[in-house]
Amino acid sequence: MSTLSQVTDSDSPTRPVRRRGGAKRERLANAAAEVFHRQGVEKTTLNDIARLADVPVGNVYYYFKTKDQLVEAAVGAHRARLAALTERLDALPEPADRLKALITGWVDQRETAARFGCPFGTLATELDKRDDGLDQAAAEVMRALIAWVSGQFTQMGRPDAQDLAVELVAAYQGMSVLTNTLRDPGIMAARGARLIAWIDGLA
Amino acid sequence: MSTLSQVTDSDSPTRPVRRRGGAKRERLANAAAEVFHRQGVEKTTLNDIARLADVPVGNVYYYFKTKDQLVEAAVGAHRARLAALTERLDALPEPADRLKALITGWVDQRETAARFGCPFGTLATELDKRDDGLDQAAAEVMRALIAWVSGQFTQMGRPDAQDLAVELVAAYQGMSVLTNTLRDPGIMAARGARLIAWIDGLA
Amino acid sequence: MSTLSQVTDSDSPTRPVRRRGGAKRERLANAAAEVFHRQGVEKTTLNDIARLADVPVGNVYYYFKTKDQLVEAAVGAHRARLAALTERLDALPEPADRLKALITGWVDQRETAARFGCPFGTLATELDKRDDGLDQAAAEVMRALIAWVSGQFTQMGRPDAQDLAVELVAAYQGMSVLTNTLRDPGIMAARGARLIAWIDGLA
Amino acid sequence: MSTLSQVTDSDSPTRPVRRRGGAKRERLANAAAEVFHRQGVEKTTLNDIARLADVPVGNVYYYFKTKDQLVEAAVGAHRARLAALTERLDALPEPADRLKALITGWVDQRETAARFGCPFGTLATELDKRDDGLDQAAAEVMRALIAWVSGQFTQMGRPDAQDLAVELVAAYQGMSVLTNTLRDPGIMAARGARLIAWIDGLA
DNA sequence: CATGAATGAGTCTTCATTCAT
DNA sequence: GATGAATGAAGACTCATTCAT
Repeated sequence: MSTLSQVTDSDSPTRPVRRRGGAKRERLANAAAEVFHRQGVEKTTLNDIARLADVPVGNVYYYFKTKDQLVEAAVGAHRARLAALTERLDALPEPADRLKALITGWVDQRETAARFGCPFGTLATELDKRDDGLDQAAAEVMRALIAWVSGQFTQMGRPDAQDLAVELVAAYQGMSVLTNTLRDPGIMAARGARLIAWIDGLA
Repeated sequence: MSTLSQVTDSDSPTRPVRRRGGAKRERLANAAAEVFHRQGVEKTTLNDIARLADVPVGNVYYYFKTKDQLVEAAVGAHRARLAALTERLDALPEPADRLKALITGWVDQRETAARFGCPFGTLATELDKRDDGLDQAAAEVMRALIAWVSGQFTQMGRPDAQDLAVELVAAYQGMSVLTNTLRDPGIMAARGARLIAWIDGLA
Repeated sequence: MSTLSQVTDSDSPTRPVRRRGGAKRERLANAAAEVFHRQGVEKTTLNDIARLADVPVGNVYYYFKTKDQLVEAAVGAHRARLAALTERLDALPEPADRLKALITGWVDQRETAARFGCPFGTLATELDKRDDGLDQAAAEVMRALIAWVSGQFTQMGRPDAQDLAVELVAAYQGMSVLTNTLRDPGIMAARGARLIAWIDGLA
Repeated sequence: MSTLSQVTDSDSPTRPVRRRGGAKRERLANAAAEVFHRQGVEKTTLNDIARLADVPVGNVYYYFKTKDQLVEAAVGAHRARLAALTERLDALPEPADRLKALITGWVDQRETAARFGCPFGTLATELDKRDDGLDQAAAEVMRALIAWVSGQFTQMGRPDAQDLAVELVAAYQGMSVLTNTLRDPGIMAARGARLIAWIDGLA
């Protein structure tokens, strides 16, 4: 997920006043999500994030009291991206097409996945080693994805929608792990094709 | 993988002199693998490992010059466990049974997977964020697993053995991620059952 | 060299805002140079330097990322002192007098030399055991000194100015080593007198 | 000094019993002197010395209770080399020739001096930063050299023999420092030639 | 005497976090 | 609100020294 992240940097220059704070906060959250994806949470320093967001380090603390809050914000960024993505997909008339577009989006990101894995899955995996609430936040996002997928299957008339949704998402996470570990985007391409065929078979 | 790790600590008490060095080294490698699984590599202190292995910190460096070497050793421990596991499974007469036993082993570890994910998959995921050779070491182990699975499918007469193997392993990694993130061992149980049925369908 | 180091700590109290950063950085560099002189680079702890500069250890790294950078800065401090010294000497009308003043300055520091050797020579000697670039930095300063001395001889009309310069500097380094090893400032006094007579003979 | 170190490894195989300890002890002392020359005392590990002397680390402590004792032994090795050297030079009939041979020996080692400085001078310089007795031991060796040189000048009928001796040794130390710092063996060649001419002028 | 292994104190270095302007 | 600088608590790593065989 978090693919199709053509999240246009929506700072429309026309928007007049609105405290810049919001923009900076968001910039930091997005920077965090990105660096976490590339380096992992633990390896990432506040400086890394600040630099990417082009915000002086000392200033970060005006927006986030702790590093954990930045992690939370990064998870939030993923949630937002997922919401934006599903909203876009919902525009398609057929639920099967929506799922296939979802998968296609993932496959399109296979080069990134080969290098750094699924942007959200690897984050969730890292957070799962902890027992603060952060893992719960990640779980929520994962559940949201499954729920949306499940909704599509329901619309397709499948009574076992929830099961199928878990299967689909698990398949994506699994191919991401292998693609990443073996550094082979071909795996994601091949597995993605199978998944699409599988959807077609169900429709 | 790395499940079914009933690797009996084979220090037969009869073995008389034999320098203890090897044993300690192995103890450290296993301790490292275990703590890495629970806490992740980055969060893990040399002290954590030393404590679990019951070795004074300073002494760790007699066996491993750097933390990275401990990571390498942990990967090696996973490789060794996998080898031990497949060797045991090879004792079964039918390749399909071997695969089903493999899956069953995974499912048996579902509680652990729910808490900490796949012991090897999460390690590989974390190492993939780096670009030293460590990620390659992890890739090797993953390939070894796929190769063994593929071998079983070949013996079952499947010409698409390699594809099926990737599918099986990806499925395992995927269900591990979801089981872990959602903290729900039920997912692994359900998905495992499906996988077994799938094997049966192929045979 | 590095004698006549009456480098007045030029923090004119009138200077109003100006970021203190530069001052602290310089304080650290000077502290490093001094402690290196007394204890040698290897025996010197970052704590030693920090304590002398009255800076908390952790803060040292805000200015210098590694201990090596502090060594570099110390060499830089020597370069600066040398520059300040020669600039002062250049005020004298006669080149021969400049050289004699240089020597006199060295002799004035003979007690220190007896205890710790030449502040810069011993540093260069220690750095020469390494093969990172630090030894080159030291070489530069040594060359600068020789060049300045050579310039004086040239002004005195000596065609063999460079040779004489090497002779003079080597003589200083040699007497420093003996003065230091034998813990006898008298050596430097006696040898210095000879050098001055030698200069007079050349003029 | 310490040049002309053709100290034949005098383990005449005919020497019958004599505990081997002596040989090992000497090997360690020589190894220490050599590594100290290359790396400096502080940078040198007991392991470095043990490895070069081909003695297991643990065994070093049978011969030397502390690292400092090894330093002492290294100084002793220098003293012994100096004694061997002067004994050999004493075979020459003319004192002036002895001094010239001494200088020639130094010049012959100029490549080493360019890389690591005078084997003994740099050691003395490093030890001078300490205030345990080690610096005194080094001073003794330096004094022995000066005394021998002074003796030659006395035999040449010079009443200022001691002064000349200090001048000669200081000149050697000085050219060593410059040769080393500037990494230029040519300096030692040129300065050595001058020294020899100086001796000739005195004779 | 020999030797691999053990020990623990100490050093450099990193960083999240806070503070003073 | 913004920002460079400050701080201190770790953590990785080294090594002289000691011990058990």
